[in-house]
Amino acid sequence: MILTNKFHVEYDFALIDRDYDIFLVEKPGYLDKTNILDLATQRFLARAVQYSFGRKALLLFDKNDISEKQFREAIETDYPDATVKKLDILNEDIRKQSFYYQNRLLLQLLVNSIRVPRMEGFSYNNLTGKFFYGDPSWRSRDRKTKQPYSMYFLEISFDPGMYLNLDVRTFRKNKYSKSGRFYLIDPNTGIFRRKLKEDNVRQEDLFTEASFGSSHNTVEYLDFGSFEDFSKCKLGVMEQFLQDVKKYLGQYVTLSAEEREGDQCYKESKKEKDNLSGVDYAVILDKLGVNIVDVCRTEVSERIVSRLVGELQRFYGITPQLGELQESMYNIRVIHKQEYYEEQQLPDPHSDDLHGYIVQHMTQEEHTDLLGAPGEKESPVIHKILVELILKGDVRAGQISIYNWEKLCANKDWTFVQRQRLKAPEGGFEVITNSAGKTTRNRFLYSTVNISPDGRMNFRSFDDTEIAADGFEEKIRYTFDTYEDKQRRGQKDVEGLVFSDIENIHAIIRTKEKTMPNTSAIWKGLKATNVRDAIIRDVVIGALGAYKEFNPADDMYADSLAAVLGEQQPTFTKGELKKLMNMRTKAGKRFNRFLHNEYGIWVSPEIKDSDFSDEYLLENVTDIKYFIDEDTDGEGITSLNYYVGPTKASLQLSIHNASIVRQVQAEEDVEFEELLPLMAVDFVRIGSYTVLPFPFKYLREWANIDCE
DNA sequence: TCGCAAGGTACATGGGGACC
DNA sequence: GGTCCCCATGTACCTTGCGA
Repeated sequence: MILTNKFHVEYDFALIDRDYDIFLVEKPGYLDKTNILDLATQRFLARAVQYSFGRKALLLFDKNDISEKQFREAIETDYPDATVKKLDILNEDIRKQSFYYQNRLLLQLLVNSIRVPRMEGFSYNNLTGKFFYGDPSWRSRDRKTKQPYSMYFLEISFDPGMYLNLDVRTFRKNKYSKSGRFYLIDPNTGIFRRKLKEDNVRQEDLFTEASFGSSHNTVEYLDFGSFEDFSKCKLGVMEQFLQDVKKYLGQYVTLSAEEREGDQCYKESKKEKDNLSGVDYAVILDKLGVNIVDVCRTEVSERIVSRLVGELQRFYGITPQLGELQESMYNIRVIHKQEYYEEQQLPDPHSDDLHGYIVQHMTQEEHTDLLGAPGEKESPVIHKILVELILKGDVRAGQISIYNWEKLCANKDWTFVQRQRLKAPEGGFEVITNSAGKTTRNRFLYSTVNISPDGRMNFRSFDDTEIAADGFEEKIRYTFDTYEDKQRRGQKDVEGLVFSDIENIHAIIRTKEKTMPNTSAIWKGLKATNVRDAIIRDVVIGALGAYKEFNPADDMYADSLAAVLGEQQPTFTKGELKKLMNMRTKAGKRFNRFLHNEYGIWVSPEIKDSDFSDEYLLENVTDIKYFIDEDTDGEGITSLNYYVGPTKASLQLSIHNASIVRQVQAEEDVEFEELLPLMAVDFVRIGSYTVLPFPFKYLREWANIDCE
């Protein structure tokens, strides 16, 4: 079962109507420009405001807390052109009109009303119709005045299609701008809110939505190192949020995450893997030989070169040659970064015509980590450079060598297509009607590669600034345009086309869907095993005695642990106990489970342990998995959906980014399963799988080298 | 070194107010 | 009432962080 951020909602409209009044505010012009929305919450004690943009907003009041008449009068005095209408939410037509698909805006309105007592350290904020969560540690304060000068929040929103998203929003003190939207920390309540007209605050004390310089604030997607870490990552905040929805809105709405059934894991045996991608890079590189060109000839570049030589010899058994560019070799060229040549006003080697050469550049400025001698393990950077060389050589030779394509058992040709937007001339391209019948100003450069069963690659490129040269071009352009057009409503992008039969072209589509583990199980597990919780020594020692009887095979473990514990203080923390128990050993795990089951003392949640994979569903964010959706977007189309996450083996205690679900649609039957092995390769992204079949990597290289 | 997701922002778009 | 210009907006594009 794969959980995703697509949610299903059930409403009890009668109960909502019993307890709340919902108003629709309309005003010509942008509501956001006025203070109407903020007045509602500040002066009239509205429970919540829901606003995205434009001229309409929704307001939530406690039932009969304020009569429709009273509220309307108050608003209309300030804004004569505004209208305030009470909505009859028991009327389905009105709901459809006001709340859209699945009553999304009603849900968001209710959500926006959630407030949590501030002492719980967890703070939600309904900021001009949007819903924010802020953690105290996400504020930077001035050292002297202790006043915040920059902070960020997670905006929690249900996007069209009911995808729950948590996005970082950064605010900072406004230093320069005089126009825009301004915010302040209310001096009385401490709440971060929009500036009202009557607020008399100096310009430089206000906040705007922007960051300092070009830095980005980020929040980890998943961090299960400890309960504290988890409660600060996106999925932890989401889990807390879902619990709060249950607690505060449980009688009105029920939320449940989409459960994608029939999930299949793409797994290849080690033998298959060796067969396909276990290619020896050194053997390939040795065929032409590696040549290092030092263009900089500085002290730094010389050290980088000697590191390269040492590393190549040590880990790959290759002795590179040093000298000038060689047409028949793999060249690594050490140069300065682009800015250097601009500043010095020197000709930039980046723009040298290297047609016919296999060259990989590296800049001395960006490789200060390669100044020392080779380490214990090979440098990922150098590894990547060698892989890039092989790929570039393959493109030039028109033959795949880094992968045993023949052993893929492909008895047919496959074609891969990508397209990039062409840079428009001054004034832009003129408006035309594309082959999907839509008007557009865009023009694209298409690159295609046809791979025959023996791994020969035939590249081709064309653009759509002119009439298609043949039926092939015409069909490709038409298919790309129509797929793209079809996905626009769902805000999905077409990333590429694949086909073995031009009558059955497949599109790979990036969706808004992201996979999740079972966050509530992780929350429970981490909370119950908080490393700071205190434990009484003698209870554990007693338990060890019982454990010896329960499982005599582990008596060595039990005895030595009891001896170590005997030297501890009478009480210590779960964190300390966990270290002593040594959770890497099987005996440690067995004792952990015994303590949990028999004594109700839970020391380690064992989130990564495969025995608990059904509980935590951590595998929903790792490796390659796919499922078939027979009714895609409710349109009766069958699609194959897959995602690629970090490999389970490489998983540490956190994952920075979500895994995005990609969807494969075809004109006829979907035959994409055969291509899944093309993503289980680690040469596109060192140490992890690639998100698109790897021939797209060749296409990118081809587009960079030969298409310019 | 690059791929990938996601944070941040420039800019085309179109409504509304100012001005005639 | 027509025209021009301003400005808020969402989106498309660009940049950063991170990992190996």
